[in-house]
Amino acid sequence: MQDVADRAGVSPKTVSRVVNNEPRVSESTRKKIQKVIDELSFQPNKSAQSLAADRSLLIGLLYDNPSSTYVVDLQAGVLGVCHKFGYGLVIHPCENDSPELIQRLRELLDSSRMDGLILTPPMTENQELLDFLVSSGTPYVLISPLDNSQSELSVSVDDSVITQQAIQSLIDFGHRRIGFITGVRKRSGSEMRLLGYQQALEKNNISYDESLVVEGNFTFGSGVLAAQELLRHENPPTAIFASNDYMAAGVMKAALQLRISIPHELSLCGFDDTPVAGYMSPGLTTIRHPLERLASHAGELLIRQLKKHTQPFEAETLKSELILRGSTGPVNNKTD
Amino acid sequence: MQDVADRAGVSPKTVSRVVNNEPRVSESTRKKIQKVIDELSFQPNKSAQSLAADRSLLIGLLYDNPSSTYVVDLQAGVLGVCHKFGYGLVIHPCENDSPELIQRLRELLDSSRMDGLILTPPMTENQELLDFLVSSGTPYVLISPLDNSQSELSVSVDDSVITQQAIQSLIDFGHRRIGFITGVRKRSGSEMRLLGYQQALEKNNISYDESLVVEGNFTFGSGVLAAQELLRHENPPTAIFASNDYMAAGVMKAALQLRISIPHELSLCGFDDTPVAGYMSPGLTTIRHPLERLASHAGELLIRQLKKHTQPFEAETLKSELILRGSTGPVNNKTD
DNA sequence: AGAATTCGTGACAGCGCTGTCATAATGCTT
DNA sequence: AAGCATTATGACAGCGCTGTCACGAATTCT
Repeated sequence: MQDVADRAGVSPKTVSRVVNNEPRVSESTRKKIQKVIDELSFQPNKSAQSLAADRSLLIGLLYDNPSSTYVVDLQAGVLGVCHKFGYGLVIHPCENDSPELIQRLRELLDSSRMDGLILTPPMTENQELLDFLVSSGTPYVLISPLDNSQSELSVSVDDSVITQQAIQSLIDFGHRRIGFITGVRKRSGSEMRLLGYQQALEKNNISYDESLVVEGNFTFGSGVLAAQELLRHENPPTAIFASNDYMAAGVMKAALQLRISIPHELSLCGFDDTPVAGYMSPGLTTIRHPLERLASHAGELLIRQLKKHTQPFEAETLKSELILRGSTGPVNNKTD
Repeated sequence: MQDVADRAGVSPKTVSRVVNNEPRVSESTRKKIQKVIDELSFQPNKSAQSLAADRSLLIGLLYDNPSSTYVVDLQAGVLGVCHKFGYGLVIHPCENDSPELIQRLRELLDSSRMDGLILTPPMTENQELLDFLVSSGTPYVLISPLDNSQSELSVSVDDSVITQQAIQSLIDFGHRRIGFITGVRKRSGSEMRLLGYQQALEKNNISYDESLVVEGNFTFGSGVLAAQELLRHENPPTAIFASNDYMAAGVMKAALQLRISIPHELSLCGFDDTPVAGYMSPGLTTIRHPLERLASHAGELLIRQLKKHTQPFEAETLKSELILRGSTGPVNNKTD
């Protein structure tokens, strides 16, 4: 940095100002310094920056999600903005239910001194955790929290809207009795998805039949069980919406066991568009989320909170997308 | 640290020695200092350590793998050792084929100043990359390289051994004509798997029929194509080994299309034990790797290279495991 | 026009630790 | 017992940057 300063004929402090794009630097000197920086491809020393400014230039990403694609997509999104703003990413897989969660996090914060955190469900609902963060003064941003009233602090897509759309597509295929397998009920997404289901029914004047709604827990096994319950119903549904792909895979297995053909006798719709969805036979109609962009928004939101000198950030609206594959089709079309 | 030093009645430097477990500290003072450290739960400031000692305490993990489970398992393994040794992890998804790979990595090294790297296939075979690392003096460790002659620098499991075992299990079921779908041929694992296949045949005096070996590229689609080729063979195999689960899923799809029942008419074995394997119907017989431990070994190997004061590390031998599920069974058992 | 403010810049200290070297204390040799 | 090697510890500087404050110049205000 001294070197840059010398070549530009200014003091190191002024170079520092340019690097951190602080205000109070005249355009001319800023340009001059920037030129020298580019020429020398000068990279400020992160450790020194951290030490002097007492901030780690690190943000943490907390997740507890069994779906590795989900995790990897999130990471990709956050990594992108981190790189853009010169931050580092500390990934932290954790167990939301573990009593040691807070302790672990405290250790992590002590050792890595992250400047802020990004939380994903189910941590977004962990009040104890949130309280801890507030009390320790750690800034954070939530991805898809149940309560996104504090929109300053969270980014999310509306699961209810896209679910409604998916159910509508089933209805358009002629289905009237549509089974619904929920996720873990207290999780943010779960309730919104159920809501979308109900809204779609209402819009089409189909009465809500509680016996067609079965609780699952996002696992393959719970999908199998839920499907068995639904398919042995005295008046079984002609279509099933599962609140994630793994449970949908479970439904597929159950259907196979019961010799029910998909999509001829039963239409099936999943949620998340994991790779599994494409690999199943038939391919699974499902919903794809803009996870990576969601994560990058969260990252940007967080970093802008942390940096002092940044332009405001206008977020684009993010939408999920219905992916139609072979597992859904017209009702009652028994070609079997 | 000053605080610790005061309470222990020593100089900061001596505390530093204990923290970095340098030699030349008497047992008694070491204990005394350690006690104070524990009492105050003192955590050295990473930035200051980095700055003063000119090392970042960061290691990088480079991967270019479409399987997110693979990636997440690796991360978990490396994170474990990182935590153990007080290192941070920088994850870096990259594209091995990209011409900018080196440039990107150079930027990353410039900005994050990682002390060492862990490379995974296919980067392990990227000579240009390795040369760059050597020339830039960056220590690295390879996971599952094609050429693991420099065992100091790599950790791996022997794919040929476990493949041989899997093929043997098919042979034990009575299969004699076993189709083999390779991965991308130049990738390390691919060749070893094929070798295991050949060894198993040889051991059982089954002649090697080249027309039963079809090249795939690790994708679902290539699995479908390869399976179609094999199943339309004039003398089709009664079992197929696919070099990963995604291709196995492709085989399953192709079989379904051709109305060939698994496992009754065709046994199918995958490789990697991705979640898909469990979610398919029937469940996919496959091979599980000790990926996480492989990664943690790699991390430990790397970190011990970096630290000056560590005990030598005696690695346990790691073995893959054959997971038997419903997709393999006795030959020719047409219950259809 | 003079006072009050804002702007652009630099001097300087110090963030919390570790490398280097000096020094004192101990053990070992002959 | 004197001399030498080794061990245990501390003093000190400085890693590369940024926060604070000071100061003159430019601008705005009354």
